[in-house]
Amino acid sequence: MEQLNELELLMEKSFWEEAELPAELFQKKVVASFPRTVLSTGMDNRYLVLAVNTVQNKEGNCEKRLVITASQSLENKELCILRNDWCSVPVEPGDIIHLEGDCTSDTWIIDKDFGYLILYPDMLISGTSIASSIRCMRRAVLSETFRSSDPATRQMLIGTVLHEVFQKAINNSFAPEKLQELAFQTIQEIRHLKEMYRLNLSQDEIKQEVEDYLPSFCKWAGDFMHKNTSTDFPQMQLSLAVEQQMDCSSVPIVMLPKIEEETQHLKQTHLEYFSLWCLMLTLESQSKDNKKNHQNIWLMPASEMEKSGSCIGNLIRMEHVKIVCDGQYLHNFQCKHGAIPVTNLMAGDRVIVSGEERSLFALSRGYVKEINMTTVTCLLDRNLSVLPESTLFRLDQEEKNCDIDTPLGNLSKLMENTFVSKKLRDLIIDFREPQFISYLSSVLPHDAKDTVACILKGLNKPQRQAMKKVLLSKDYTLIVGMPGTGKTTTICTLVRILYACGFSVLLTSYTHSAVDNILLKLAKFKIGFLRLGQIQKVHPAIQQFTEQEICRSKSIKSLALLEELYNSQLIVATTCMGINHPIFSRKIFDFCIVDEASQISQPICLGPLFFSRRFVLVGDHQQLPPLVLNREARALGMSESLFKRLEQNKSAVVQLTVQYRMNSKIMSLSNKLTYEGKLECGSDKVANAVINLRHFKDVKLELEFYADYSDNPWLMGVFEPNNPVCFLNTDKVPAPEQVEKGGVSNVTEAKLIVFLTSIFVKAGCSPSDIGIIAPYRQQLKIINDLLARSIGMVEVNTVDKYQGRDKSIVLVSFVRSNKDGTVGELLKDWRRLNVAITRAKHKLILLGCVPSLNCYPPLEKLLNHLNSEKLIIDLPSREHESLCHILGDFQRE
DNA sequence: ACTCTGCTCAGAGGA
Repeated sequence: MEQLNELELLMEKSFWEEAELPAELFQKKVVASFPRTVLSTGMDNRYLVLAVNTVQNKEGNCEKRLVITASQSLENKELCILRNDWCSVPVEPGDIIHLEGDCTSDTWIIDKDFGYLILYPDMLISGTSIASSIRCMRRAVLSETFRSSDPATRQMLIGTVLHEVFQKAINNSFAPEKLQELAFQTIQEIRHLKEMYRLNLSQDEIKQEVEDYLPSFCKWAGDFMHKNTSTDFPQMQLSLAVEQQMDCSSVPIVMLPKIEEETQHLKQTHLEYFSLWCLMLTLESQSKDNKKNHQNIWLMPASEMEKSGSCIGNLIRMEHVKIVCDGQYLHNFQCKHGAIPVTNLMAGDRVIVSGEERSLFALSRGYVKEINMTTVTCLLDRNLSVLPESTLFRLDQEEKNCDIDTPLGNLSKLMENTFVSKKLRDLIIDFREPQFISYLSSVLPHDAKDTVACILKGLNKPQRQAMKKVLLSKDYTLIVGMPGTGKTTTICTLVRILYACGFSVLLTSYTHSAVDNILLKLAKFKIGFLRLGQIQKVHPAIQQFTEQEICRSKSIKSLALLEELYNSQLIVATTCMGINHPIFSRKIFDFCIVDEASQISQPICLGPLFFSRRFVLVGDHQQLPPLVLNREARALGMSESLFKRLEQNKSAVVQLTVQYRMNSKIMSLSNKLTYEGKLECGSDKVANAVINLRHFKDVKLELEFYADYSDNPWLMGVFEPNNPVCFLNTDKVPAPEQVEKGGVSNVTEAKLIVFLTSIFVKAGCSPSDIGIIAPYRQQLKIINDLLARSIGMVEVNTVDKYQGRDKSIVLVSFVRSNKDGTVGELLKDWRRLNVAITRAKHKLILLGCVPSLNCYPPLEKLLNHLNSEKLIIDLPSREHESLCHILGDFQRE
């Protein structure tokens, strides 16, 4: 009762004080720091701190009194009293806390004898970071931020190996012979061999040094194991040198000379580039972080999480655990109640395995190797067969690590005082004019001339120019690959030529699939290459060339064999994020080729460039730029790719203008909208190609019967093979959009699209030749649901996803249609529109509401052109309804 | 106002 009064008193007091603080500010802090925290009581309690008061209690000691709540409405307040050392916890209003201990009459008492308070319970920080912050808070933060700045050393490798041997010995034996054996085993593991390669250390050296420590392991085991030694431990002296906390965030004066010294090789422009990108990357990672909700994995039961599709619960382990090697265990799981539920989990996804029981949280992590209706096969880093067979497991998709580490690492590397970084700074930040040599004869080895000439024969003129420019370059070349101009073939040919000349090549791209597309072509020419990266992400036909597969098949256990593998290859291929591989610490390539370069953000694109003398960026800045979520970062210029930035140096640019995809009518749209007439067809065959519909005559007859085909200009506009382009205006139908939380959609457009698709299929078009494109995911969902009833196999995807690919027939649903002139972001980008209209080879059908779309400048330009060509046709009122009947009639036959 | 792909991890030692 006394406590209750105290609470009331405190609340009264503190709330009046609190009221003077702007409530908005408090709310902002809560939303910004803890966007997804669901307040609750019980085992996983999460309290919001409303007020903090430091008071003297009756004994004259200091205590902190927190007014806290676990209810979302912020009513039902409780009191938490922190005594003794707990008083120093820097808890503030707006913080989230977890409490352990007793709560009586809505009051928690946490003191030296009982209870715990955990500040920010859903934030994960490593033990190392905490420990290092004791000496210097700034250092701890910086080394968390710039993770790659701490280079690997011999001492670290020895330390890691010794730790591992020690851990193995704990489960095994500390007998000298056994330790010897374990040590020998450990230094043969591929990951340690890779580290030795990175550090240029010999296996014997490492073995010798590791062995020197083994006797002390024996001694330790003799002294401390299997004895009751609780009182025998030597007294350890703890001495802490704690850096004085600074009042302000600025740098201490004593540091200034050091900073000056470390940055004297940098110009002002370099420092500005560095801080701008740091800022943009930080903003962007905050936007990404806000979308994550990692705490669900420990706060939400599997049955709840399953609904999101990123979790599978109630799993039991089947059969034996197959030991692939140390640290890789193949597990089979099945659902206790039968089939695997509907899930987003796919082969290659990273997962965390926990027990359904809370005490078995995060037992192991690894990859999904295979998933089907009944079984999930996972490659895990721990062997779970030590647990009882009846253990129920859950599988959670690991939250994607929104990678700020790699770009920040690359950015700081760009600032280093090395030859490579200086050259890149000159070229990239200061726009130094790229240099070229004058004569091919000085780069072409004599014996390669015939081979190169022969390869060049198969190319068109701009492609040959591109090859020549690359060979002559001393710094970089930019290849603009307009839609359908055969970028992949061009890169493949370039690699063949460089290979023939004896140059070493690093081949990278943004996505795994783009890397593999080039390699699939390359494989036909018997060019040896090494594909780096997770084997599960690699195309099956390429997997035999991955490091993991080669090491397995050749059972590589010595450094000499590994070095042989790394040195025998001229071509190394990986994604531009996969540059942490040890091979890059020892090798310098003659050329680095970056595919999809216009879609990669600058600090990511930089990564592979550090390891080559010259580079080639291939892309098209008239297509989609790197995606940036954060509005502020976007406004600061974060979506400018390196390709776009360097494109102003025209002397380095070659344009591939001859395209083999679109017929001339389709091509002309993009020529009008973006390329100013530069695009041309590769041949008459390409220019005149039209769709071939085997059963078109029959379908036409039926349409004549049900819908007066020849009196219906819009049907002819859509279906006649000789009309490759057609815009259907839905204004009169009408077809209004729906705006929901999940995105924008348009059911009427979806129905029309599905009708048209089914007629094309009926007329003999293979569903895999048809592509349906919409700017919004929500629209894809609706179209997919409608299609599922009739035709599968038709690929429905966003504009962004269709970049780089094509289909014979493409139907585009523009979705936006409203009277109030509301305009979305997506269609404002003319590059997105350019991609959408350049995917079709033979037939392009555009569907949308003309008056609404005219509010978007890029679309207005396109529509004006289409209008002048008489390619816009109005759909009659309520047409989608009559079409449904027609479709019904068709299907009844 | 809704578009997207990458990536072990934490702590191995030194100061």
